[in-house]
Amino acid sequence: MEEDFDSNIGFLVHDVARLMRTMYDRRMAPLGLTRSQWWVLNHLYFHEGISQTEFASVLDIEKATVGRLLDRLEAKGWVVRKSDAQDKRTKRVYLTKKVQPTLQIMRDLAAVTRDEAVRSLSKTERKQLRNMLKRMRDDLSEMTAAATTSELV
Amino acid sequence: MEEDFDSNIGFLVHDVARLMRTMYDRRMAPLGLTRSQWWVLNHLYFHEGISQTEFASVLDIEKATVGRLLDRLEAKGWVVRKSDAQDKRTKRVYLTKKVQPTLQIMRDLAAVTRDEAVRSLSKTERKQLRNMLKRMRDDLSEMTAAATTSELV
DNA sequence: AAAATTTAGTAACCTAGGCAACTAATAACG
DNA sequence: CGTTATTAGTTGCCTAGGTTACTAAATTTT
Repeated sequence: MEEDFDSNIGFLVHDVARLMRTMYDRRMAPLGLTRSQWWVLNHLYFHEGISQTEFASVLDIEKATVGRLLDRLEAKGWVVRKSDAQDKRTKRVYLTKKVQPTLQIMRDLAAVTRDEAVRSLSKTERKQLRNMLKRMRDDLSEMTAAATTSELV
Repeated sequence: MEEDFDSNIGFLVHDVARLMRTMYDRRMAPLGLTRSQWWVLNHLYFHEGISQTEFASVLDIEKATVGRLLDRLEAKGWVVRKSDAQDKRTKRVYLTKKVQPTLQIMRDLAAVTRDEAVRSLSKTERKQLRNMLKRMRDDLSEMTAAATTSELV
C-alpha cells in the first residue's frame, strides 16, 4: 500500500499539477505572463478593488506571496495599487487598461492546456474528478486553517 | 464553462497539491525534511546508485533541480555523491546510514497527510481518482517531453 | 587520429510559495 | 483619553522549480 508510490495520490496530484503548470507556463511565456500571474489577473477581473489581504484569502495563499506577485505585475504596468481613503493601511488593487485585451487570449490558452490534460477522461469522469478534487480542497483548506492555531500530529 | 473557475480542474489540482504540500511540510519540518527531500530519499531507497540524470528522469524534474536538492541533502549528511569509475562525468547517489531510521517515520507522517486529504472519498472513489490522475500524468508527461522539440500552439 | 557533437552536471537568473519578524495604522479597552 | 491589541502590508530568509548558458568528459564522424 504505502509501497506503491506510483499510485500515491499525494504525489500523483503533485505531478499532475506540476506538469500542467509546465505546459501553461511554456505557452504563456511568449506573452510575458506566468500561470500564477494570469490567475491573479483573472480574479482581479471579477473582484476589482479588492484589498491585498482579501485577495490572499480568496487565492488561499500568504499575504507576502500576494504582495510579491503584485509587485511584479505592477512593475509590468498591468496592475495598480491605490491606498484606501478610509483605512490608510489597506491598498486596493485595480487592473490597468493595458492588460484587458490580453486576458481573453490567456483564457483561451489556459483552456487548451486544461483540455489536453483531461483529454483521456470521459465527460462523466471529468465531473467526478472535479467533485472529488473540490471536496479534497475544501477539507484541506479547513485543516490548514485550523492547524495554524493548534497541534499537527 | 471557462467562467466557472471554482470548478477549473487545472486550478483544483493546483490547489489540492499546494494544500497537501503545506500539510506535509508543516508536519515534516520538525524532522528537518521537506516533502520534496523526503520524496528524493524515498526514491533513492529503491534505486541506490542511480545517476543524477537518471534520477531527474525518474522524478520527472530538471537536472538542475535534482542537483540542488542533492546539494541540500548532502549538506545535511543524508546522501553522498560518488563519481562513476567508468564515466568521470556522472555522479552516483547513495543514502547514508544516518538517514535510514528516519525514513519510516517520514512514510508514516506522509500516510497520515494523504489519508486526511482523501478522508471524504470512498474506497471506490479513491481508486477512480488514482486511475484518472495516472492517465492525466502519463498524457501530460508525454506532451511535455514531446513539446521540447516542437511547437506548442 | 582530429574535429564535431552529444552528454552529465553545475551555475546564474527567474517565479512561486511558506514562515517569521517588522512597521504603521486602526480598533478595543480600561 | 491613553494604552494595548489587532490588522495590512512589506521585507528577509528559506525551499522548490524552470530555463539558459557553461565546462568537462565521452562519442561519433569524417
